[in-house]
Amino acid sequence: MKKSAVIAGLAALAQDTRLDIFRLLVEAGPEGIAAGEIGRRLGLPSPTLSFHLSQLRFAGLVASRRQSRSIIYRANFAAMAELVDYLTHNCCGGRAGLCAPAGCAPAAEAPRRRATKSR
Amino acid sequence: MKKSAVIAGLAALAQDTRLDIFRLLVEAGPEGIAAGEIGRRLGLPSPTLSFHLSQLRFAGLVASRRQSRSIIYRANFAAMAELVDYLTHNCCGGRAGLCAPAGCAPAAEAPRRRATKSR
DNA sequence: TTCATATTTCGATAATTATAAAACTTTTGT
DNA sequence: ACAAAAGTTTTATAATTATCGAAATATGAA
Repeated sequence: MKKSAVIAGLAALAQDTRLDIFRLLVEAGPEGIAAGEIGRRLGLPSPTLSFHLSQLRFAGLVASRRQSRSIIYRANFAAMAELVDYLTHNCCGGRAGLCAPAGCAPAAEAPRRRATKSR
Repeated sequence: MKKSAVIAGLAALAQDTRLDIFRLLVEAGPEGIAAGEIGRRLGLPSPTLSFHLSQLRFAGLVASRRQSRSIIYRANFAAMAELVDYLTHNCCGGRAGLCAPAGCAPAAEAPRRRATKSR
């Protein structure tokens, strides 16, 4: 994965509204949801929504298709996987154990606790 | 992990120079490196470097300690792990397999709690 | 104390990003 | 053809972010 793509992906998700949009799309699954429905659920004016959707699409994190009058957006799970993969491999010092998601056995264990118990 | 912390972390890494800095620190390991050495290796003017380091620290992705005249920065691997964990669980639709890094067996699905179903 | 080194803070400027009203495009129903 | 519905584009504005020279701060050495 190219570094510029990583940065585009991170930047796309590093924003309140867009993270909400993306999580909604993730929850919606591969089917996706219409732009209007997203706007309705998150209470966004259409130009604002459109702006954020185009940012997410530019980053390659979502795809869209027209269906009648609506435009259906869906999360690009593969792209998201690549992003997580990049972070895991490039930002965790090869210490897979430290950054591996729970439920994933990277030989050496990292007992997942709710972090920051320390005062 | 709080959503605001996630956004801060993503935003911190979503920038060329900062991603370079962070990767350098990851490579350097828990020992860390002095600010000056980072600037030297990446060819950055000190105020620019200082600005980015403070962004990374604000996001909780790096920590620093003074050692004589130098200030040593190190990556916060635990914070990075939390970030990756959040992305894996909240942005991959629970499809651990889809986002799990290669070489990592998704076999045992972790009992996901705190999934925040709504919104 | 004075000097040199390592870094941060201040300040000014340029660049980018987020927001949303108004206008436009596409599609469908009548 | 006309109107309504669903989205996008245009445009303007406000807010945030990135960059660095100059000045300030802390530490160790002479």
